This record gives sequence, C-alpha cells and structure tokens, in this order.
Amino acid sequence: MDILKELNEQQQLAVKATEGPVMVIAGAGSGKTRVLTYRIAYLLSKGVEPFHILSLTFTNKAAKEMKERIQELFGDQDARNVWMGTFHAIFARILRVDGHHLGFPSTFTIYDTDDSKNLIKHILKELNLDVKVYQPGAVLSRISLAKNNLFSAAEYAENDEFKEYDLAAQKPHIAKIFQIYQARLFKASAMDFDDLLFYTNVLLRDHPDCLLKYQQKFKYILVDEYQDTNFSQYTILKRLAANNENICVVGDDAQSIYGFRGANIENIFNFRRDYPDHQVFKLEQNYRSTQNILNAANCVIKNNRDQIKKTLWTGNDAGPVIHVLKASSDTEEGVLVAHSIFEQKMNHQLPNSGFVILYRTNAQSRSLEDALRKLNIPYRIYGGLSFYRRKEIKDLLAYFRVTVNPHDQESLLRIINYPARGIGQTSLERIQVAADEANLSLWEGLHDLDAIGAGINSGIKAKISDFTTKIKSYQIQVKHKSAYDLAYHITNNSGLLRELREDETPEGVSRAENIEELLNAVSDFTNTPSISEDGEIIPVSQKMRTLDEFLSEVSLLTDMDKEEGEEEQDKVTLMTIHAAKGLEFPHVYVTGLEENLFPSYMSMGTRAELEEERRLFYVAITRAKERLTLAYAETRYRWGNLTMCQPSRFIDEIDAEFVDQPSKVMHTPQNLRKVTPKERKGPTTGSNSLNSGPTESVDMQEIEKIQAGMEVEHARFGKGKVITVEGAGASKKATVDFPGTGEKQLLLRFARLKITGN
DNA sequence: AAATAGCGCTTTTTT
DNA sequence: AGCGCTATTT
Repeated sequence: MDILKELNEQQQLAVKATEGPVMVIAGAGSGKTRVLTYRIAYLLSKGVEPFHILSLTFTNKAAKEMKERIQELFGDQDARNVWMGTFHAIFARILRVDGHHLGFPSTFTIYDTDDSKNLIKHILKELNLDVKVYQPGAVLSRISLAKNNLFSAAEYAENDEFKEYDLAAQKPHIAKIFQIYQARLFKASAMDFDDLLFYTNVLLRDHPDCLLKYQQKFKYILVDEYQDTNFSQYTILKRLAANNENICVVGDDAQSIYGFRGANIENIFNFRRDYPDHQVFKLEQNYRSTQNILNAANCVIKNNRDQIKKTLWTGNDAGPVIHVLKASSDTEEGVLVAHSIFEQKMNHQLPNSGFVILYRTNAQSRSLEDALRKLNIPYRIYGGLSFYRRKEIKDLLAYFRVTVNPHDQESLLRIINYPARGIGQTSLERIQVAADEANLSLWEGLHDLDAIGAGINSGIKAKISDFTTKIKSYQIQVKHKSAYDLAYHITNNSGLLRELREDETPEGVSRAENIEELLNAVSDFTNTPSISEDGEIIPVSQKMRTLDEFLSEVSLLTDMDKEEGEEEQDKVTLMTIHAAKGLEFPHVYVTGLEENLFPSYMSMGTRAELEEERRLFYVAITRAKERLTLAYAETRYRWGNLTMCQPSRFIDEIDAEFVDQPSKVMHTPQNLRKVTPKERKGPTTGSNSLNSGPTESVDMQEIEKIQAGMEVEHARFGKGKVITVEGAGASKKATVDFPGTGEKQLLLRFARLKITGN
C-alpha cells in the first residue's frame, strides 16, 4: 500500500502490527499522530469495518483533526464511521444507549465542574457544614480521586486510608458528603465527568451482555496519550480488550502532565504486565524541531529520575539558539515578547499564526494581551473563562437542560427565578424541604405543593404553575421541533434575551452576543447529519436533530473545539502549556519562567510533583519547530501585590551552548516610574455618612391605597402602571409595569411609590 | 423583592 | 486586582 512509503521504518512496523497488543513509545514530534492515523487507514484498507475501530484521543480537537487526516487519505464515509473521540465523549455515548441498565435515562445530564461544586455547596448548607472548612473544590477533588480509582461512595466510607486522611485534614464528613452527592446526582439523572468513566466500568463489570456487545463491536482499539490515562480509563480498556487483545496504546512518559488529576504513568507498566506478548515500538526520530531545540529539551528531561530511557534525535538543521528574555516586571515581559514577535514578523515576513505564547497559569495572559494590543498584533486566547462557563450561556443551557431533563435540580434552581418571576428563596427552600421529605425531586414537588404540605400561598402557587406550564410547553416540542427552532423559541419565550437586552453596558451587549453565538452553534448542529450506532450517516432531511441531542454533545465541548470563524485565521495564539499539548508552532515563547510560578509553588513539595512540572516544561519546549524563546520577569504582581521573582531553575538546566545571553532589560518609561503603594481611591476620614439618619417613616396609609390599575411613580424606574397587588400590610407587594423597563415586582414597604393617578 | 456594599478568595493545570 | 458571594439596605 502506497501510504506506507511516507513512514520511516519504525513507524511502518508500528502501523503494520495490527494484531495483538502493541505499545508505541513515541518521543515528542516523532510522528505519533501520523502513526495512529496511518494505522487506522491501514486497517480500513485491509477491509476492517470502520465501526469496528475505536480510537480514543485526549481532546475532541485531536479526534477531529485525526478524522480529517484520515478523510484525506481515504473516502469521506469510512473515516466518519470510526468511533473516534475522547474517553468521556465515547463512553457518554455508550451510556446514553445502555445507561438504563444502571437506572439512568438516555437524556441524563452531564454536570461540569461548576455544577458539581454548586451541588456540593447546597449539600454543605443542608448539613450545616462550614464552606471554608469543606471547600467545594477540595471536596470534589477527593470525590474525583476516589471515583477515578473506582471507589464508590460506600466503599470510600469503609476505606481506612481515606478515613484517616480526611480525619487528619479535619474533614471527617467527606464520606457523608460524597454519599449524598452521588444520591443527588442519581436523583437528578445526572453524571459528573468522572461518573462517565465510573459508570462505564460498572456497566461493563455487572452486565456481561453489554460487555460482550462492546467487545465484539470494538475489534480494534487505539489509545492516544496513553501516559495520561487514569486507573478508571485503564480498567475500561482492559475490559474491552480482554477478548481479542487488539489494543494499541501510544504514549510518551516524558509528556505525562496530568498526574494532578489522577493520570497514572504506571499504566504503561501495567500494560507490559497485562499483555506479556505485547510488542513495543520506539519512535525516536524527531521531525519537528531544530537540533538546538531538541538538545535543550533533552538537557531538561534528563534531570528526571522517573523515565523510560530513549534517545531522541533529529536530522534537522541546528537552527538558532534558544533566546532568553529578562524583564524587570510582568508588564515588561509582555512588552519584550510582543516586540520580539513584531520584529520577527517584520524581518522575515511571517504570519501571526506561526507564533504561540505559552504560560503556566491563565492569570498570566493579561499583561501579554495588553502588550500585543498596543502593537496591534491580533491574538487569539484559548482557555481562561470558557465560553460554556459564562453565566449567560449557563443560564440558557439550564433552560435547555431542564426542558430535556426536569429532574436536573441544579439547572432548575438556576432558572426558576431568572429572569425574576417572584419565586423567592424562602418559598423555594420550603418546597425543597417538603419535596425531599416526600422523596420527590424538586420538579415533582412543584406539581404537588398541597400534597407535600409546602405551605405556599396562592399568589406564588400561580407563579410556579406559570413557570412549570412554560417548561412543559417546551418539553412537548423537543421531539417535534428542530434543535434550533426550539432553542430560538426558548431564548425568546423565557424572557432571558429580553433581560439581557435591557442591559446596554458593553458587558451586557457582549452577553447578548454570546447568546447569539450559542444559537449559531445550535444552528450548525441542526444542519449536521447524525450517525447511527453502526456508523450509517443519516441526512438531516431524514432525521431531524433535536435539542436533547445537542445537549448531549455540548456538555463535553470546550473552547478548543469551537469552530474557527473565517476571519479568525491569522492570529498569535495564547494558551497554557497544558492546552498546547499535541500542538506545534514555528515560533514558541514560554513565559513566566520563575521559581514558584513555573515550577508552581503548589507542586514543589515532592520529587514526583517537581518532575511533573519539569515534564510540563519539556512539553513546552518541544512544541517549537524553529525558534524558541524563554522569558522571565524579576517582579510580578500576584494576588494584587508586587513580588520579587527568581529565574526558574529550569532555565539553568539547559546547557549554555544552546542558549544566548539574556537580552538587556529594556527601560521603557513605564518601568522607570517608581512603584509606589497604590494611592487610596478617596478620603477615608471624615466621611460624613449620609445614610445614618433616622429612616424616613413609611407612610402605611399611602401603601394601603395602592391598587391594581393605578398610575404610580418610582424613584428609579419612573412612571408605571400597577398590574396586580398581593399581600397586605408590611408584606404588601405589587407588580408594576414600567414602560421601557418592563414588569417589576416591588415590596411596597421599601419601594416608596408615589400615586400619580388612578 | 431588588439593589448595593463589602468581604474574602483566588492562581495550577482540564475532560 | 478582580470577582462572586453574603449581608445589608431600600
């Protein structure tokens, strides 16, 4: 077959060894993706059906790119039918089909990290535990650790090691929280990220028929970035491959950078143990980088004790030496990097897209962005506040989620009073407690307010009923309307868009634009044909794409996966090193190379942690094809105050012969300015408090007079018309329609309405 | 009920 | 320094 000619000897061997267990140790830039791609193409050319191939990647983006490359080598059809995606995406898909064995509907919701943290917060409140002691993020990572090692909540509670650790950390109730957390998720028909893998394990463990089905389906299994799999993923692979053992894992221990979230390099050694007959292929020729860059990388990685020996070499030119930029401040670091990019661009007529700026933490992007903006260098930033984590997006998605799965309590709580519709916290808490006692979900409770004795007055009941009716009207349409049509309807009908349009600040406008962008994504989705279980492509004309299908895809997407617009092409890229894994750029800038930042102060406690930081630096270096620049600052603002910084030890680990001298500190006017303590924003003494006088007594008689139909005036909203009035005395409330502002609910005791007409 | 002021936390990385 | 959450105010 022709395509093999494009591979070197080792690569060819790795591609052709299709039967039995295979491990490929692939150094950075050695054509790892190429081997995977060609291996799939080779299997297809041998007549293997595409839907018998399972290819697991680390990111959606990697899956997408690999699919495109196979499509180039092959016909459109075949490539699309290969099961290719992240562990999470693939097994979410499987759980939608077979999760009913475990009691989950196919419409189950996937909670992201924010959802999980919110749920934990709610549980803490109910248990009367201190949020400061039981920080939701920390609790979640304990739960995550357990699940990634296949401990259920019950098993966690029984386990001495967990028990002792939590006791020592003064958090004895984590096991309890874990149990309630899992129960709540189940009740809400929801899974978090770790559950997708955990429950897949349960399914394959407890349902032999399912196990057999998927063993027969996935005759060939390929795994990318194997060094970053965790125990839960490892076990899934072991189960699926148990029958025919046609499993090929590709990885590089030197690029393992996800230990902090449970990834386990041990899996490489486990593989050797589990499949004694396995073949190993080492890819050691680097095609990506210059000799200088590769030499620098080798210098760094040899300081790690834990590694599989390999000698990475390249036939490429020596290339320029590594440049080091020394800046006096973080601001100047940005300026130096931006100027360097500008200079390179001008001298060599390079496109922006050839440059990437890498950093350890997202917070570092600001000074870099500022500098690029000043030089009018267009840039694109990945990560940070993800699109899908923005408030307005989460709000709208919550409407979608409740429509598809009303038991999803976190989403329901998010929207039940947004936009405000007079269902307050007090009422909600009462209903929640009552529903819980009756063992009903909140959504069920909303329908049986009297039966569960929630003690809600009729005014609020009517509002709740309005709300549930509205949601039900959406639910009826899920199967009859396209995803886009329904999404569009919900966006307008829910009042969410109206709420955003009222806000004319730049932020408000941007929020409305984000909503529009989400609707565009739904529209794209609606026009994308679906693929049946055995790989058949079903055109949109035959099977309409619906909102529940959209949701099942969107919950696993990240910013990296967003379609690039036409004008987005030629931009400098900014991202964290983690996000850059698997990518390459001609010109790479690694910034913030300072002790305590990189390596991070969080990861210097143990040798294992430090070595992971070093691998991270190795990954950063090996992204570069032609030119590598390292930058550090002598001072940096962190947590809002100025700190002194030492250059990172990692810089010294590179032999001097591959590095040039640090550039002189450039003295721009801004960093000559003396750094003085921030001037106080205003006088702090002698503040004559205006609001400490006796509160004006409220004229209760005036309040009693207010009735529906009256014209009133409000200090802020201006003139309006009273629509309804409810309650009496101090708790008397009115709904008032203010032209231009819309309907508002006001507690009359505070609102100080003036009656201007009847 | 809705708006505002103030407090405290964040900054490790992501599916 | 900036943000989100809580407590307070209106």
